[in-house]
Amino acid sequence: MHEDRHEAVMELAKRRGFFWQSYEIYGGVAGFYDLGPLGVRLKDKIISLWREFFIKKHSNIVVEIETPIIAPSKVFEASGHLEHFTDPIVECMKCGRKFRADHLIEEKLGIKAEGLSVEEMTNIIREHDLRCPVCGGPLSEVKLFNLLFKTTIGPYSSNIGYLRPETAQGMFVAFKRVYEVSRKRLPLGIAQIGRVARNEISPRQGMLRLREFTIAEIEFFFDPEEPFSNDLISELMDRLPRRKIRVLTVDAKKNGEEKPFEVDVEEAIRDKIILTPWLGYWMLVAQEFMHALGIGYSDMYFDEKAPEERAHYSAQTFDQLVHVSRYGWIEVSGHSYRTDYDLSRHMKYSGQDLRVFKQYREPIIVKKKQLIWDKAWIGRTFKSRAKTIFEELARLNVEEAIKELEEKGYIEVAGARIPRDKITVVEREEKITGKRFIPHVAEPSFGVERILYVVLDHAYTVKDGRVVLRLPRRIAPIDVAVFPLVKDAQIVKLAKKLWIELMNNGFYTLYDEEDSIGRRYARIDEIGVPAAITVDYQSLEDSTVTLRDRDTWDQVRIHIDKVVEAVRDFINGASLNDIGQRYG
RNA sequence: GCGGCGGUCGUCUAGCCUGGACUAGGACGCCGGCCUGCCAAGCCGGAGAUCCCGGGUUCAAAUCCCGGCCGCCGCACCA
Repeated sequence: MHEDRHEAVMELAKRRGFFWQSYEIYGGVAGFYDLGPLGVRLKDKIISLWREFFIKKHSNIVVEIETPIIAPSKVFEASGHLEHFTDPIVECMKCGRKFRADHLIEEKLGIKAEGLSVEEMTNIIREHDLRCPVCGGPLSEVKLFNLLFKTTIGPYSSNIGYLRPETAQGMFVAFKRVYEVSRKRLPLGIAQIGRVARNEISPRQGMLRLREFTIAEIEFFFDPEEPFSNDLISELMDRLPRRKIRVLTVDAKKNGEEKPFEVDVEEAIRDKIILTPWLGYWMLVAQEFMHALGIGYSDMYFDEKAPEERAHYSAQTFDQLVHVSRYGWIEVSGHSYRTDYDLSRHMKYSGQDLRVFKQYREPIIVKKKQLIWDKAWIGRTFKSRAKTIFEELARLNVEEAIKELEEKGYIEVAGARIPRDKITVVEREEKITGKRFIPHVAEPSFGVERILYVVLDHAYTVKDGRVVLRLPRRIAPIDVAVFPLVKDAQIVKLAKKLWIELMNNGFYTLYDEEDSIGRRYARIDEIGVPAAITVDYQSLEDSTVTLRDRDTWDQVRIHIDKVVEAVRDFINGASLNDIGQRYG
């Protein structure tokens, strides 16, 4: 057998065609994996289940979009990724250690190095003969390292584009339009499932750290003044079987705690353990989602990231960790409170107003004092300076101006004195029907390939020396196999008929007549086919076939006219007994 | 990127230290045929490996040396 389950899973994945390293015939490239026939199906079913949990069941508040993988550099300037992913690095030529060049210069020489160019930093290092702080060896030139993949858009080399490192920016950039087509409602979740690329320095750990992978995430926009969106969250929570999650908070870690503890999400929100309600709600959904994929509640928890561990946009982040055989606890999803960071940045960089308008139930009437100045007089008196004076007047704080007027008898702006009699103070009623604000964002974000690996790791079991992949029935790459017990012409004919019928009814099927029946069962157990239909001699007499359960190896007889219904019920979770009673 | 270990049929591996009888062996899997009345049975036949890539040493390299690529582990990095 294999040394550990990880090895067994990787071997199985390669041998049966779930996934393998890309570009094998050229020696392979680290951080890239191909998905094989079974892998594609499994991934597709995982994504379908994600859609069901996060989109379908929330179709009143979540919509899905698709945006490009390549974005112009402006987008990542705005998002902060260009700035935050470009680290100036120097390498010790003797011991090979790498250091942040700007940090090293500031630390050792006390010179502010932030924002300096690569050449400037290299010069400073050369001038001061800065050496490796560990071994004293000479340092290389300063190089920039950015995890964004760079490309050009069109034939002009100056038109730089980047491959997105997260799908999120697509939702932020398109927010205004999606909000519009969603009839301007908050809360609004914008979901996207798509490929992203991160130029990792040294990816390892198989499927767990890829340079190109699939993210499924939601940017969930809400009104920060109504973080509970009235009672919507509690209504949604009522549908969930569990209110509790296991968490390990930063505070608990500071107190030396290493084990997660259980909290009621609503209480955690009230106690400010979770900073904003929607973040907590989506964590609960994430927990149910992973549970549906076959992960036990005790095999997962949420780990709060310390400020220095968080992304630049995040006010709070919880990683959803799942336990796997070799690597221990690994992250399958991240839950970040992104506040209004992204929309604010895109407002600034694009010049577009990305705020939403909130109408008050009742308009608010405010009495407001206003200054009216004699434009004709100012124009005549100050001529060319008048324009500046008008601008300055418009900018004045009304209350302060009135005070100045009363105390001095004039207002001085832009070096010009405007006397009392040229200014009128009026009081007006203003009707305020609502206000504009930037929505806040809670983001649940999943790494699909990681989930795929985690699911395989948890499904892998050995029964009587045989591998049985106990995938949840709904996500198995192949739903049902059809076997003739022996290669008898009549039995084969009937089996093939049933096989075609199942295929025509929307199932992923497999037909096999080679080798002994036991070996065929073993072959499908290994790839997790949940149901097997076997046609035998009795089938020819009484028109029944057997339905075999992958996990128990038990069988029931069902009528051949009911095979499609029986398999459908079985895939949807019915027990073998019920199937036997219903369709026997 | 550094250090350690490794890379041989589809998969897992033997051989490598001690170079030559290796036409690279085995198991499982795969393909064809036979057999088979329900859980990896058996029989017959077959295909499948430029021994990761490149260079060097040698009369001779899977085997020794150098470089590269890839993998695993540790360090560093990890929005």
